[in-house]
Amino acid sequence: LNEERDPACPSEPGPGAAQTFDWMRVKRNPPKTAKVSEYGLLGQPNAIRTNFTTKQLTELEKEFHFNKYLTRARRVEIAATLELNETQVKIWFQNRRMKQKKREKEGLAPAAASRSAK
Amino acid sequence: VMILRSRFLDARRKRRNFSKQATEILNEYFYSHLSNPYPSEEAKEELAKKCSITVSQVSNWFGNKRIRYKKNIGKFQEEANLYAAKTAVTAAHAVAAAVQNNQTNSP
DNA sequence: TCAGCCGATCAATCATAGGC
DNA sequence: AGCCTATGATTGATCGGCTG
Repeated sequence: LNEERDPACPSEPGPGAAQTFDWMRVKRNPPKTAKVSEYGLLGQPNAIRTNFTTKQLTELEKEFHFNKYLTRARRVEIAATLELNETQVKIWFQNRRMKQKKREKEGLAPAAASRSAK
Repeated sequence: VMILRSRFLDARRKRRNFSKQATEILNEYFYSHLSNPYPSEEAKEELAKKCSITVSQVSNWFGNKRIRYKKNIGKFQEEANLYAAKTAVTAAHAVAAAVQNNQTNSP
């Protein structure tokens, strides 16, 4: 598992000579969670992270345990019930599945570790 | 908006800092790969093993490190130089060994 | 051709740990 | 104790690639 690291010391970089690489300039577009409501029709795209309420999370969690995947119809239904767009519900399920997978993985690793460490 | 922080059951509460040794290993990797501090899954597993933490924790560490580093590069300058010097010594040994090996074997 | 999914990551935030 | 900064974890949402 050898690894090729950075130039390290090409010639003689002064103490404060850290470059600015591309990854440091990465900027993501703000959320396009458009939400038309309140304040007349000044419904500008919510350029901020939505904070789900406990009620919404509880319902989403309940639905998830019933079905890991959503059908279009179910998604529309849930979105309407919870006052969220379909995209938010879709994304929530996607993130939830990833979270589930991560848990299962972390839940088995310790077991395997204890078995091999015995 | 009521601060409904009903998230009492948050694992975040019992946070534990990593050992100084683990942080040392992670920083060493980070600064020696500053041009692209994105360890592969395999590299993460290796780091996790060396640091005695989980792969997820390694991912979290790099995620936080990258964001916080670019947020204020100046604040990490001292740390960057510290590890840069540290890895330079290691690199010097590696180069010396390579040269030694190169003179012995000629491909 | 294209919307949904996956995997990784981002970015903001939370809550605690540590230093003074 | 009171405060402020450092840091690990969480999570709604984005990015790029793959696929049915």
